[in-house]
Amino acid sequence: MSDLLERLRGRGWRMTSQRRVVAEVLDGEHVHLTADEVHARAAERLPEISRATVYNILGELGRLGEVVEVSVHGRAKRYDPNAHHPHQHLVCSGCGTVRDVHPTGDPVAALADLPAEDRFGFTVAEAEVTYWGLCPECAPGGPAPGAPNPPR
Amino acid sequence: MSDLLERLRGRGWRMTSQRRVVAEVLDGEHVHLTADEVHARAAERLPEISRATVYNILGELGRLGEVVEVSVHGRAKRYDPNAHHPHQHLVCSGCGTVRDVHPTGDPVAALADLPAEDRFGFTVAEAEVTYWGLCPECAPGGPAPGAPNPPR
DNA sequence: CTTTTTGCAAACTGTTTGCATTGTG
DNA sequence: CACAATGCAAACAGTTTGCAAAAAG
Repeated sequence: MSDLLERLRGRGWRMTSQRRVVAEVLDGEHVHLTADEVHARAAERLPEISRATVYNILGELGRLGEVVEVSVHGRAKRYDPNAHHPHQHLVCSGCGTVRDVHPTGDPVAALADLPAEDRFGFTVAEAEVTYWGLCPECAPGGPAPGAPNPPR
Repeated sequence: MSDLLERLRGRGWRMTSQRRVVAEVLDGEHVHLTADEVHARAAERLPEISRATVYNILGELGRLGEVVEVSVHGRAKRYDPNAHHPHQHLVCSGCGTVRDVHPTGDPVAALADLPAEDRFGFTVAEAEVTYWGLCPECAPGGPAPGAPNPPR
């Protein structure tokens, strides 16, 4: 399961304790963490790690294509370590939680159907599909008694 | 074409000069402006309008469902006045330009195919589809001589 | 005349950057 | 040992907010 470290090593990524810890945090969790959450979890194991370093590492992993940055409106970005399996995101408008869902069709294929002139001359690299809704906790009448979850 | 003002009036929206100007700016342009660009264009006609007011008005129009906020990664949000015709976005990774494209299929329908348990109990309200690529100006070997456009 | 909306400036969040220090290869 | 990565603090962008003054209905 932990092939992230392997892949990074294989790419000749210079390894440091902070890079290892961040990679482990991403790899061990199946959720979509914000930079701050990654920092908090990393700091449990390596207390002196700085927020800036976590941002640097996450940015680099993004550039390497090892994590996907998920922008949730005005909220903090979330980092998705599941970059090697194509999938889509289901985002809760209430609390910002992100879950993976798996494609029922290929969205990029849908774009291929578009007449060239309707693409405004763009070279299209990828399609991002996000479903918006409410998770069970935030749904009115959901598991929580009464009001929606506080957005976090 | 300018039915935005009409609709807002019809909803009993309290009209002020700044609200009118912002609505006119959005309505007259077919592009996707950032808050700052809206402010700049609004200030041409109404020099004393403040940035905060523009933000307030845009936020309110969003809540009213009259404009759609388009989050472009780490960039400033863009505001899409074309909220009443379902469409998707084509975003240039180079310069952030946004263009509308029109659905080849119904993305929400694709979600309906998903088994309930794969939706994690979410109530799904809408699907957002974004295509990422490079516009002609930013494409290598494109119209511009040499390098990609400066991201703006 | 009451209630909303504005403008200003200051607060705020999330993120990036400059630079001396540290640590890896 | 050279050079890249870190930590810190400060800068930064975009956006939101508190409050007194102005304007709408």
